[in-house]
Amino acid sequence: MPYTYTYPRPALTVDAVVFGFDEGALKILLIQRAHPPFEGRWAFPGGFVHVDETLDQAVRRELEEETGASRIYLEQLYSFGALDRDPRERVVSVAYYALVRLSDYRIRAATDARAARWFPAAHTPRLAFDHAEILKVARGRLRGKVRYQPVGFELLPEKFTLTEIQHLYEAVLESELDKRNFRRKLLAMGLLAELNEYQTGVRHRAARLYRFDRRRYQELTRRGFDFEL
Amino acid sequence: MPYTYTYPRPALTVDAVVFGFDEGALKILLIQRAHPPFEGRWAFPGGFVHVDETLDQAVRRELEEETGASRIYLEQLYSFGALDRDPRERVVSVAYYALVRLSDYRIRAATDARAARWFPAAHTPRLAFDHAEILKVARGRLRGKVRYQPVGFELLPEKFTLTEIQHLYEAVLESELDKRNFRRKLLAMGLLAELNEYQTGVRHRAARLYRFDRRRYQELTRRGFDFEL
DNA sequence: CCAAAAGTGTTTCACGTACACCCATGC
DNA sequence: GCATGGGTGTACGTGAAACACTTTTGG
Repeated sequence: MPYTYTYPRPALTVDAVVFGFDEGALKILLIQRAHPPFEGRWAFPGGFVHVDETLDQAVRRELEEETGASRIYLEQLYSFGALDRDPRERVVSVAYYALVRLSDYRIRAATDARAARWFPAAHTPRLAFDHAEILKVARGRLRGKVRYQPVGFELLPEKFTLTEIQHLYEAVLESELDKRNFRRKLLAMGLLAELNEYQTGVRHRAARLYRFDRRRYQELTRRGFDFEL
Repeated sequence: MPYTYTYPRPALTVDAVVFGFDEGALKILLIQRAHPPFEGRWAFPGGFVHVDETLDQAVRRELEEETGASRIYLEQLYSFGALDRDPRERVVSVAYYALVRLSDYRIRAATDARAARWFPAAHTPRLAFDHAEILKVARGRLRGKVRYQPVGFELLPEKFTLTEIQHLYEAVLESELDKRNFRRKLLAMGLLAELNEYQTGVRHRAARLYRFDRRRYQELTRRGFDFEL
């Protein structure tokens, strides 16, 4: 059933830069394209926005379809509208970035058998479309965000060690941090609940586990508290 | 000549929140709608994105058409995609915000005789569509931006006094600032060129005029300098 | 006992913040 | 001469940054 308009319309898509954190490095989820254009190249999960769904709904649908992931942190990034970003026709894409707990579940490949894989954010294969630019914007945004909003925890397992979160910050900020200063400042905010549990399976002294205290954060935020690291 | 697609497509528009600064207050430019829906209500300048123009080009074209303003500071804000934001059909809008030197030129009404007027950003009439929400996002973004990027100068005349820029910051941040501390910090950055010119036409001691030194800013930025107020 | 990472305090310095009075000018 | 805003300096306290050694555990 065709749809007709008085003036030509750009196609509208959404794309998602999905970040994960694993083995001390920031990762992103890519899907290998099975068809032209850019056949064989890697690209972000994404697709067309249906007329009866919001932009957010469109991204969540695509992520669910292509990765099986739901209930993830999602934020709109930027809309890309260069004329030649898709060689087939005019396509405007609203890009999002997502943060997932890589530890919680392994991303499964989509049903249509396209390969889905995690790559280090710093070393990806050549990307399709303008996705290299989108990635750059996404990394910059995450770098900014992580400093004044407690979004880093979205990338960590429920229980984590202070060293793990420090490594996460170092990966996102692309700089080394001082262990003592980092811990002092983080703990001083009072957002971490100290657990009576410790790492297991390590061949050195086991580190204490912590949990991010969401309620406490909301409480403090209501009182005008500003997260800042 | 009609255009036909296999699947229905949302319409794509751009809208611009145009900020100005005058009489010590932050202003925004609104246009009174001449036709339904929301006939008579005020709204941001904006319109459909043509298939052969980028998003930025679309905003600039609309601003030029509706206000006569070109060469203004422009930045993409957010894309709004709620299902019912336009009662006629599904419309996704990419919102921008713009900063103009209200002092440089008076905005003229559009050729089609719709009224264009400046309103205090804090006290607007009821807005059409979801423009009240867009305005809220725009003000928040400007508030954040102004603290770590020297965009405030886009709103001021070429030559300005320290008190003027302080009032601008107070209007944007919605808080009072200490005169001595503000001046010290601003001058310490070395981004202002002190002119040997003074205010005229005031009935008190005339204040010295300054100019924002763009070259200096670019030079410092290249060396890793971070603007912060 | 060795390797590996956990955990812990103090000093220094820069910067943010609070605060009040005299000066220059136009009318 | 008076009203109006312009212009200026200091003291204090907080927080960022730099920095090294002991402890615990598993193998």
